[in-house]
Amino acid sequence: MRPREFDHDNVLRVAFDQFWRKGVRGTSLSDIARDAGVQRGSLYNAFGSKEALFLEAYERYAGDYLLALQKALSAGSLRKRLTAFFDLTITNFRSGSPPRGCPTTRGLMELGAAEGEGLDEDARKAFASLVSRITALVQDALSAGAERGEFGGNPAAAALHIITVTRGLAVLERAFGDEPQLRKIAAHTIDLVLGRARVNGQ
Amino acid sequence: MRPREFDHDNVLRVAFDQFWRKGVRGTSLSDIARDAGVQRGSLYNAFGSKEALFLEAYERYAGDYLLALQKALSAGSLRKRLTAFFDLTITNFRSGSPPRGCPTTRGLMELGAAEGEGLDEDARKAFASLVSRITALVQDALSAGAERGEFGGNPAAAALHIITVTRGLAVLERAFGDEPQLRKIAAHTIDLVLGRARVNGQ
DNA sequence: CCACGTTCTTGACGTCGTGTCAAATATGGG
DNA sequence: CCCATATTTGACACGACGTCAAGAACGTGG
Repeated sequence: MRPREFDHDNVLRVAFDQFWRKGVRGTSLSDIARDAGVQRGSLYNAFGSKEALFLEAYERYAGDYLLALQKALSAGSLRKRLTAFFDLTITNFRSGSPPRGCPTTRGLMELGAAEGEGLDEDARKAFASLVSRITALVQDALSAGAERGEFGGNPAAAALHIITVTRGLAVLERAFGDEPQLRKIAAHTIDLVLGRARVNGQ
Repeated sequence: MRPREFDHDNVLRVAFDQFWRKGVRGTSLSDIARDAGVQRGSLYNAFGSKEALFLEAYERYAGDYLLALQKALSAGSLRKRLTAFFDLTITNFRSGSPPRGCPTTRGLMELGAAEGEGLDEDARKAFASLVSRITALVQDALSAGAERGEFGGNPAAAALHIITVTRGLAVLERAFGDEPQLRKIAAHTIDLVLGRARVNGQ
């Protein structure tokens, strides 16, 4: 058994950074190999393919991201928790310069293509799983809020609505990149869901 | 002046069909050239690059799509118009087998990349323009509804919210492909915007 | 302590896609 | 009728993906 000469974790970090900035199709294994100080062939040996490498790097990111969301969704009033949730979401895909967008949404639209050819399906499932898990987190927060009388609607439907809005924000971010507007939409959504939109005006 | 030997419009149709099914990066000019019965070099001569060809084909689609939306948004009560709007939206990206998704969202996430390198910027503007124009249409419908007492909120904010939801639906469609659920979210959004969500239960 | 198998590494290869170029070709205006 | 102009065509250079066989490094068992 010959031991690995490179740091598996470091490769994942370097790879995900590139994928996030340039997209999966826009990133070449040569780029990653160069930046990570690894031979291209070694990447194929260790991960199998570019998509598999992306998937592993993405799972790593998804775990961290989910933990951060969970934390944001567990402090203070329902309104505060939802605000923190949207804040973290928007801050995440406005990070970097230029902003790198939402990796989940970008990856999903790039790999969750219609003409499924093998590994794309695994990728689609990974994305779908993260989206589902986030939805569940939001739903829990709403359910807790319902018990405390902070929210009077259907938690499942509202959670689904909220996750839909976050995905929409990820798309609009690409189109306009106008962060204040994204935050306005988020605030409006919170108001709508909590039933105060028409009271607050704007 | 030697005349073109191919039908410019037909090439755009063939190209957009491929782009829609397989994405821009997933479609090769050889594919398009073969299907359209044109030499690859002629495409470069006529359009300049793959992205430019996509852009021209997309503009063509966008015009048609905008007209259809406009029509859907001009018949009956506000609720009926919004229902028709969402229906057209969802039907559009559930079309084809397998469903091809929303070309605007797919194209935007694919080409509206962060590391802008020239033509990507034009593409981003084209997508942003369509999104803006759709938002304006929805806003007009809401304003008209406000005058008739069908809607009591802020048309601009509500229109932005609605377009955000449609973009989110385009993303969720890729993740789950569960059309009934998409339609539920759409119905819920209409209820929310019209201020009936908590009355209707669900 | 050393040989051997197992795993990793390395570089070469085949294939495909993009974009460029020059030569060949077809047209219509002067 | 001829020539400027635009299009077509095939060849080319380049980069990326993925495969493969040969070489290198390790540790395990004799």
